[in-house]
Amino acid sequence: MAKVSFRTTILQAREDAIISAVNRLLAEKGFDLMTVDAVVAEVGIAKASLYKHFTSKEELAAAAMVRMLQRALAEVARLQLLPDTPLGRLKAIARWTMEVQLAGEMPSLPAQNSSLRAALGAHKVYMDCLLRLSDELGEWIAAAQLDGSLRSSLPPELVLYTLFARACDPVLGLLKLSGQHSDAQIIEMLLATCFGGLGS
Amino acid sequence: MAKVSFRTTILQAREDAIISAVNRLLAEKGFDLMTVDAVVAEVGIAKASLYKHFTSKEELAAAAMVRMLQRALAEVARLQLLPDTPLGRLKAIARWTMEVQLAGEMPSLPAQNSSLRAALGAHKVYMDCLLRLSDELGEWIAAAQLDGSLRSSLPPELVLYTLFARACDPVLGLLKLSGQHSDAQIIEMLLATCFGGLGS
DNA sequence: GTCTATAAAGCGATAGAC
DNA sequence: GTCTATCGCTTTATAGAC
Repeated sequence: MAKVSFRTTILQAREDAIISAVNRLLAEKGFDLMTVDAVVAEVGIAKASLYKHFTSKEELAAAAMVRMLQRALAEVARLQLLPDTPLGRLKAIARWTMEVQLAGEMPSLPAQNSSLRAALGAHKVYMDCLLRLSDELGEWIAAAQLDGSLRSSLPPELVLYTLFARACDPVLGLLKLSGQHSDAQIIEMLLATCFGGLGS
Repeated sequence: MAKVSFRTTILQAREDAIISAVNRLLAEKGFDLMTVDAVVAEVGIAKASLYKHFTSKEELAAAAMVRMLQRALAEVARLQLLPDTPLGRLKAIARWTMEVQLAGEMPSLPAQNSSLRAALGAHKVYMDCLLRLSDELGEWIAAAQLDGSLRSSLPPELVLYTLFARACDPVLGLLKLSGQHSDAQIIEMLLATCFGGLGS
């Protein structure tokens, strides 16, 4: 029993290492340019070994996305406990999302790759996490529209998508590349434009 | 002379057809998933023939981007002639950008592909068009900040990037996929959030 | 300049020994 | 389960005939 448990722990640790490498490579290169060879090179295992844990490249990406969604769900739960308004919570989760992206830890999946989209859509755990996160944020959005702090004329769906899009906003990367602002400044400015708009 | 001119016209037309196919495939699949085989299949020529016109896949993408930038510059010039405020012009060009994207005509280039980035950065005509467009929009931005219709606290750079990002905003595609709004509604809502923000 | 045919390389995935 | 070695396929790019 103890031996099995130890063994399981080792395997779990290896899978975690694989997912971490996938997450980093997805953030750096994206799905199409990430190669399985690069993943195994970073983890230090053979390619055939990796395929004992994950059956395809798509499933690798799904595993990384699941872990990130779980991180997001944990952050949502944490914010839920803090005293704040619904709008304040929405801003906080948007800030968190951009912080993760600026830290180079946000895996980016192309919306166009059809084989990947099909695999993700059929991935039960991924879809479950995604729906749970959407539901949690949906409640905050509804509350914020009810208390008048969020435009009631906008479909909640649009607000949700706009928040999700903060995870892949190219403006973050461009501003960081220009080197004229700190990460904190970039986030505050983008929060201002996201919730307050460009106009005066 | 007439014969040469005719011949030139034919070649020009073929190149136009190639660029149109590239533009469409870039909009549909993106750079990484667009294959040269698909391009030549759509145009109806042999691959070796295509490589007589363009020396690489990257140069194909650059040509498509140049044509789109020239379309944008033409739209800017058109808007310049209409009576409008600087802010109105900025909104108009953002609307035009989203219309092109919704029409499936906006080529999307991944910001992560390094070989493509290098090729674009070294492409004189592309860089010239990009800088000219940035300059034109920069003047509108400066004027709008001066007359108080655009937040003066935001760096003009951020405003420019935010406008460029309308060309690849995933929210458009997601809203269109949901099928609950017309194209015109989607654009008006996204214009509202872009310039007015999510908050009340 | 256009074609057919193919070279050259990269990639996802697997076979089979241990 | 992990490894080495390799398969099978796709893709970019080119050679050479016409």
